[in-house]
Amino acid sequence: MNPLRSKHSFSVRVLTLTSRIPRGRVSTYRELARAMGTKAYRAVGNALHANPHAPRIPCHRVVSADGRLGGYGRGPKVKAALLKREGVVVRAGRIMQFQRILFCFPSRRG
DNA sequence: TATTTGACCAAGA
DNA sequence: ATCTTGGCCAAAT
Repeated sequence: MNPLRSKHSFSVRVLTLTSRIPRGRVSTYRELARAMGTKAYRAVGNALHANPHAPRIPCHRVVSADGRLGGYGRGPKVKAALLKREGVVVRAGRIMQFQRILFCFPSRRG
């Protein structure tokens, strides 16, 4: 199935896309929204907040559009630790080498 | 049905 | 650089 444009609920599309972010990379709330063809940045954050229940979904890899860490249900310390475990360095609340490790979703087809 | 609430964002001051 | 403001939109009230 394709989470872009699909008839799934908004939150399922968000979670599906999030699950595709590779280890050691990050994406952003804005990028997820863009991949789905919407500007619902805040709703993307809400969907991730409501659904961290699935350890299957690496929601710690979704950060703010400006390279800041962004939110996390269990706190920014935990989010930073999970990222560090994958080789992503967070210093002073910012993702190091942000542009370099930023993962963007293919815009059309796959 | 209407209002409120956010793990957001961009532009101003 | 930090803070405020207005805008965004799905979900939960």
